[in-house]
Amino acid sequence: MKNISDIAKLAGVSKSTVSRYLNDGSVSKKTRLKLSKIINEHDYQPNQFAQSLRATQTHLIGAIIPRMNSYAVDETIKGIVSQCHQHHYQLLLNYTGLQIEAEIDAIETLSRSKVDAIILMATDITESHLEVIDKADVPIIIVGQNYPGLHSITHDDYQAGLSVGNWIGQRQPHHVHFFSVTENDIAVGIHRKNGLLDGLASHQIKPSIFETSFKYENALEDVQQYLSQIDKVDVLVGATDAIALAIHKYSFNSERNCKPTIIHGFGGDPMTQIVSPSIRTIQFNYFEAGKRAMTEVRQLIKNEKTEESVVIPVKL
Amino acid sequence: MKNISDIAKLAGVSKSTVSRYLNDGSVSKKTRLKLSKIINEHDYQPNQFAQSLRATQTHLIGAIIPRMNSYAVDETIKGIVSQCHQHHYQLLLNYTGLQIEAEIDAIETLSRSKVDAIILMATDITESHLEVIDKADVPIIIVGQNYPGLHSITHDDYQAGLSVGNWIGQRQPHHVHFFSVTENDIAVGIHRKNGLLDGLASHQIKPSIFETSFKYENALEDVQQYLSQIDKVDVLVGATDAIALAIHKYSFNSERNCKPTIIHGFGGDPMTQIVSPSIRTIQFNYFEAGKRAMTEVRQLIKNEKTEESVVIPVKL
DNA sequence: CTGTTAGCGCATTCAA
DNA sequence: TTGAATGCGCTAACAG
Repeated sequence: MKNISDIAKLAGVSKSTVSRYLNDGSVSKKTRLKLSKIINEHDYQPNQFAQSLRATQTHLIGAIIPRMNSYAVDETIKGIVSQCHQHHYQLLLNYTGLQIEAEIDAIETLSRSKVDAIILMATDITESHLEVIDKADVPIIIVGQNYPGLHSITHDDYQAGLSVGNWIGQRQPHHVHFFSVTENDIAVGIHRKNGLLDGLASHQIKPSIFETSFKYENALEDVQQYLSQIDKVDVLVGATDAIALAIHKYSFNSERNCKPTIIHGFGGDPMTQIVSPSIRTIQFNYFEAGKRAMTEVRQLIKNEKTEESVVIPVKL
Repeated sequence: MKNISDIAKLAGVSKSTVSRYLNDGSVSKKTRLKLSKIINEHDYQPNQFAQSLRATQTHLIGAIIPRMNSYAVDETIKGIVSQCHQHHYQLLLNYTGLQIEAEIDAIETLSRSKVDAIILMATDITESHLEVIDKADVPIIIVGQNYPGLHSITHDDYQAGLSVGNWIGQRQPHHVHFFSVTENDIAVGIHRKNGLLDGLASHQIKPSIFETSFKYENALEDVQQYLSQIDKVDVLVGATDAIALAIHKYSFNSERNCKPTIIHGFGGDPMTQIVSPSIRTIQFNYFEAGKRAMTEVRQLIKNEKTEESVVIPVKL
């Protein structure tokens, strides 16, 4: 692989001229043309490591994702990527497979890799998270959860819940059951639930609530166990689309004859439209959240102050 | 951030001793203890860029993925990640959103980033691919497709097709329809199809074949148009699980009364089990393919010769 | 507009 | 076992 000196020699100029040509551009037309030609001929590419070694910026953004085959993650990353392209950042993806420890590791590794910033799509912020985040002297932004003292992008879960609650309430159902998740997850387990309850309450409806898991398989078991004891259902709501899909699976099982008129989820996962009958869901602006994460990140890199917590409105 | 000289000074030794401590280890016990302590105290981490600048290896593997919310991609990446961890490689993921041009770009960017190797999960190898691959002096391995002259990991699509064909044949169905894809995709469009046809043929069954798209939305339209003209269906086969899901969606639409007894897909996507009635599918060893890709890659990096084309057997 | 020089942080000679 | 010196490829002062 050729380096800058080779090009300089070939062009009969000094390294600095080549460097200047590559960066500022304060170079005479003649040499510019000459260099342009030579660089193309040899398709020379400056060595990123040498560049990064000198510069403080690496133009690398690290993103930590808990899983991959998820509509939410996919859309968010798309949003991030779109901005990366535009601003010439490279995205360094780090996949954790939903394991907390891997998340911590990833933060360390990425900050060692001198990424300019880290975008963390976390499910849950633990003590260990805070420790590493504190140590790593890299701007970090959390997407999907917020935490006092950390920069974050979240969706308006309360609003989403409220909207769904109202929509359901208007239909005057008698038997509403809500499958929620742990309150450890502030966004989903608390805000979303509260929104839903308030929405329903404004129509004098009080659903029964049952707590289950984020994981489809576990949710399926729970739903099965719970619903087998219930004989009247009008509306079944899952706190996430995955849970709604589990509800659907059990409800439209051939053995089961008490079927709900409506199943509702949260998230806008296309899968809700693939099953029959389809599941009603509410769209979050994942793509927008990804884009916004990048603009925040760029602010942070430039050391400009930004709002600590950004809330993305839901699609209504 | 501290650097190697800082540590050296603090320990009262020279930089080279610190470096040696970090690498070989030919250091006296005394200084080793001293260094160990100091390095921990200041949680010093050697600068990766400086290391990479000197070394030829960067311990970076680039992976190019066409999309994210896909079971196949997810599982394959899991396999890759598992090996990366074990051998201390960092994975640099590059997401292309199914766009050929982005794929080409990614290859260039990654080779500029001096990754030690590239794993490409391609859908289709075009002329442009070959050009960049040729130029980039980085070992590249293709997962999911093979191409003469390129290293690749593929699944045994013919075997999968054959197995499915036999399974279906044993049930002696009368009306079998197969929704295939373009023959540009050698693996799916040709091998998988041929396997299926041969398997069915051994039971004297000749299905009608219709070519559709990989994309769910397009497949749904095609399926709709095609099936609306057909009044007898026993078994409907999609060349991929996504296509099978489209078939399912249309077939179990309430308006439709001619329903198939079996829908069959390829890939083992969990979604096939979530819909009701569930879709039969066949598992590919995606995880294994990912792992294998890494072992091949490591061979290539070491410049050891490997088989050009590795075929992963399907799960039967 | 251009060249010389120095240094980013590290690993590796070569002597001691 | 240790230290001094050198260079990986690049950019930024500085001087011309």
